Amino acid sequence: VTVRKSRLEAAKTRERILGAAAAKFREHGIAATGLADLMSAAGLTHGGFYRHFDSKDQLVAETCATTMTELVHQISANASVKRGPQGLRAVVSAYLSAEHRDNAGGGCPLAALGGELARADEKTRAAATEGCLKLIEALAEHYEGLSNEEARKRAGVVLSTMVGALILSRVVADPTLSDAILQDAERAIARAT
Amino acid sequence: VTVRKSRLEAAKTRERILGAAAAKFREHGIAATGLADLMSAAGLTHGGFYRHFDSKDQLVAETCATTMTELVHQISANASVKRGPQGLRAVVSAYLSAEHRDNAGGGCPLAALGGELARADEKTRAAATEGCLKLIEALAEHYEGLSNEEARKRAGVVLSTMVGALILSRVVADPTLSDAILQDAERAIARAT
DNA sequence: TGTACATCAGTGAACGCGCGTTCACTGATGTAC
DNA sequence: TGTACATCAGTGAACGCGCGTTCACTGATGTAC
Repeated sequence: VTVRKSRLEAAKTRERILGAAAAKFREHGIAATGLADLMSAAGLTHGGFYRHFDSKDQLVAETCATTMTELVHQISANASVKRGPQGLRAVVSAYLSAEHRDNAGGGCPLAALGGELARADEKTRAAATEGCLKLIEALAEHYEGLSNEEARKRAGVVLSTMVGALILSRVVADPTLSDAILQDAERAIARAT
Repeated sequence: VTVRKSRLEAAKTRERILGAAAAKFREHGIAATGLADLMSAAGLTHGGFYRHFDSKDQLVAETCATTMTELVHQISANASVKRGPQGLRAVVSAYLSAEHRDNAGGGCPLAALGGELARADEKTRAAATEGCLKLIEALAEHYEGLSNEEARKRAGVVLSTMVGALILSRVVADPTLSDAILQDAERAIARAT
């Protein structure tokens, strides 16, 4: 019982696979996510995967690119609504929220997959690198009255603190400590802004 | 050609397996490291593993505990040599060095395995949690003239920034950006100390 | 101290299983005339 | 516009492979007398 889908539907299928990968990779890790899991999450059987992607590595690279771009867009969008310190605080507050911590599948790929991305292939790391650069630029837009260079430096440190705090808050099993890590990081960034 | 080893030698073998695991897990990730790899790195065949550990999960938990303890000791040892802001700067400088970035196998387990530890079993996360608490305390010892609570808050933020910066510096494929992330984080922490 | 026996560290083959990937096949979609 | 044919999205079985784990076996170590 097989039916060839139209090109439009096939393109949607590809997007569904990418979406499932984006969620599963960030939830369970790249190595721990099998293609069969992924495809059934997308409502397909595993054999069809290779009509859309050359390999798991290619899917990883594309997923890294799209999730990083999504994150950049979230931050850029916020930057056009609230400018300056208030805008930065809003971004940081959302990033360091309990909701983000508890929703790794829809959150920051750097925090969810940092270690695995560091060991990933060239294309994946290139996508991650470009995403990092854009993230830093998007954060830097909130610093007014500073040179571009200085703004980017501060933005980089803010990104480091955010990623580190989110990871630690997920590693730690004690909910009180986990909350404290997020709040203390958020306040420290707000104070320095 | 098999030879039963004395209990002393068996204990050394156990340590060798733990040491190999500590290095391989941090280099390649937990999921990506097979027991056969591990055992041959320890100079044994894979079948002997279960004379020393109940399961891979148990090995992971023990490895997490020992590597976290090692990290805490490094920082505590430093704290007893150089106290105060200078001591903290020395710790941060070593942590955020290019050497540490390029030697994941001998470095911080939180940075190398953060994402995987967050998804690990209860015992592993308990070891990681205790390690985090002790790390924060060890860092907090360097803050003079502050309440314990305030010192621990600042130490937690410093830890978040260090872990985040090290991870980002490893993810990023551009060496210039990677170096900048480390240096900017180090300087920001030094400035706030 | 010497002897007989139980223990158990380590070997290497084997277990079932899920992995990424390939393939023959189906039949609606898309194309050429 | 209608017909004939090629394309190709998706299925489901199969591939070799490495995984974590188990097991029968070996023989030096450790123990009991």
